[in-house]
Amino acid sequence: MEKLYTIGDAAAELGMPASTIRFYEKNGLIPNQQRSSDGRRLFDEDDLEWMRFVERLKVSGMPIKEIREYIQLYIEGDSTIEERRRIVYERRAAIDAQLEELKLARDFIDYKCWYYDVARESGTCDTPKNMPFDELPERIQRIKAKCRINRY
Amino acid sequence: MEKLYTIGDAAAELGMPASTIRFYEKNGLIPNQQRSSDGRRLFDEDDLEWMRFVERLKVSGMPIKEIREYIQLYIEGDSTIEERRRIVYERRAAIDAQLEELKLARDFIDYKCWYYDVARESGTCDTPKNMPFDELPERIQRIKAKCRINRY
DNA sequence: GCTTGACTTAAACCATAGTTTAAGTTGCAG
DNA sequence: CTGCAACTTAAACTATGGTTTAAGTCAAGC
Repeated sequence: MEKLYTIGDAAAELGMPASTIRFYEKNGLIPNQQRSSDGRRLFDEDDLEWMRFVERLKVSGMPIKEIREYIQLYIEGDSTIEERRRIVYERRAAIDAQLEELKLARDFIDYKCWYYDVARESGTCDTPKNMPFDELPERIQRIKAKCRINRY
Repeated sequence: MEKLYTIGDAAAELGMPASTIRFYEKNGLIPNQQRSSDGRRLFDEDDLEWMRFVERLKVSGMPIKEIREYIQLYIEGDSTIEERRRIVYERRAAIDAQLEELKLARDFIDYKCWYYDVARESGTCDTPKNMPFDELPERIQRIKAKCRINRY
């Protein structure tokens, strides 16, 4: 009925090496891992979904240790709802902060892209560097103002 | 005329310890660092702006080694415009990819926030877990569809 | 004249997140 | 029978991005 995956299948599905999956399991990032009769790890859709969740947490900058703590709470069941709720709310706030930072970085780099476009066309960085503010494209004006770019 | 900062001032201005600034300089992340007659580092607005740029690159996940390479090219002058342009374009693409990933993570965690709100109110995770798809708030329906959330 | 804040080098140390290696064992498929 | 892919443990190793320490020197301000 339910399709089962070997560690190799799961690795392919998730786009990570099998060694990483073993590492995760050893470090308590995968709850209730099933094994076949001869001891091989078996993954069902729930496991994959769980690991995608773990990937999200990792992407958001949550250290493995904290992910493990969350999983411990998950295993303890409904009595830990309050605490898990706090953790996911905190994590969302952390992601929002990261998004802000990353968007700012994007603007900054975006400006540099424009800068080198202009520099390439004219052959020198002096052109974008010395361009008067009111001759800049509006988008670039906005970025320079927001990112406190004054010189370069 | 131009205000100069000691390493302590610069550290305060940038919100990082002085030891980190020395580490950066030693690793070639600050071009043309001036020194006072007695050998102390001096920072002008250009240096601070440059370091803010370096911070953006770091936020975007660029390793120190590559930042140093970029700076080498910068020092070489206008002959490296083409190569620097390539680097910032690549970096922008990397940031865009990261933003996509992070937004996906945010949606996922956002779903979990809703999940634990519902779980808390009813006292059990079974409530959000077993809620029929068409009874979910539209926002949550969208997230579940997008993030391939089927079970939890 | 002492304290403060700067400076030096080199090496040690830390945490994080894995990867690799060694030296096997096991079971299925061809 | 052979080979492949899985499994085990424990430890070593890698890379990144710093921080800390040692053992000083140096100049300015109070």
